[in-house]
Amino acid sequence: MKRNSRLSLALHTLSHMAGSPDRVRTSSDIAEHAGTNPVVVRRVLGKLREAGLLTSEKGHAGGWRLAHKPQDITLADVYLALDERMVATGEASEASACSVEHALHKRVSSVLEDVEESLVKKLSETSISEVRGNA
Amino acid sequence: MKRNSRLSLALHTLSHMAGSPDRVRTSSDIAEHAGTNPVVVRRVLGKLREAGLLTSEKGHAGGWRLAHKPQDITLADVYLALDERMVATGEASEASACSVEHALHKRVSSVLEDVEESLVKKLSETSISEVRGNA
DNA sequence: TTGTTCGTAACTTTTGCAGTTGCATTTGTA
DNA sequence: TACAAATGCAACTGCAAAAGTTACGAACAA
Repeated sequence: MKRNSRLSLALHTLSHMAGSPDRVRTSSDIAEHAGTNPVVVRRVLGKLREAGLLTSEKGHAGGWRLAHKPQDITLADVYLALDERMVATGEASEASACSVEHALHKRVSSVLEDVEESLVKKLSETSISEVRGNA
Repeated sequence: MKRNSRLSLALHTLSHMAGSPDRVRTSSDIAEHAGTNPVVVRRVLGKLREAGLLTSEKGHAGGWRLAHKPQDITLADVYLALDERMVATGEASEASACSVEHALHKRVSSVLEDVEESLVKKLSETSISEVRGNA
């Protein structure tokens, strides 16, 4: 795959699941559709399960299912579940000895945090069911 | 260095140059201060030169200098000069055969473009001279 | 009890980027 | 003119993060 692949994979998969929420899908099915590997799928969807967006069941007839109605899952939920911020790094800047560096970092961080917040806000305005509706 | 290192290096360097705009600095000086390598510095600053933010001179007493007054160079100028968008990818999504993927991409791209625009707008509100002023 | 599926760990491959080296070119100075 | 100092650039190495792969255990339904 390419860059931002985890988020792409997650959003793509959930958007599909929104289309027929009762259907159970296996990692293999999903992987095949997404052109990737079942283990990769389990890694990514595992994060979504931790966040309570999906449920998974082992064994025969097991697989993945939405934990809520598609209308109740927004793009922001998916984004936040993966815990990879696109914009703000969430801190950690190893206390530079350089005051200019420090001042710069403070200024830039503040901008990035604002932008991150606005990103999440915008993503939260679309549910995974709406995506499909627009196709 | 770490993540986003090119942008960090560029902003850091220009913020310093804003402090004494007439001083010429060599790649080596800059590299030493930033804890990196002269060639890396030239690679990054070269982009800023292409964008008209810096000038460079070869030979004895050569080096790097701001092309404009520090007040006239904003963080957005630096960001845009490097041509690495943090948020919007600027396109290229290999025309998926999957309509859900397509719809999703359209929706997400639109959000990202908005966010990118707002990022640039916020960065443009601070000049490299102001950064230092806040230290 | 057998087969299917997730859960997870360990390893390999790929990829992007920093870092490095080397050399041509330009330019100021002795 | 000769030399040293600086950028410009190309090619290579090294490294780290992520995807991909393999393997196996655990859970569960038929």
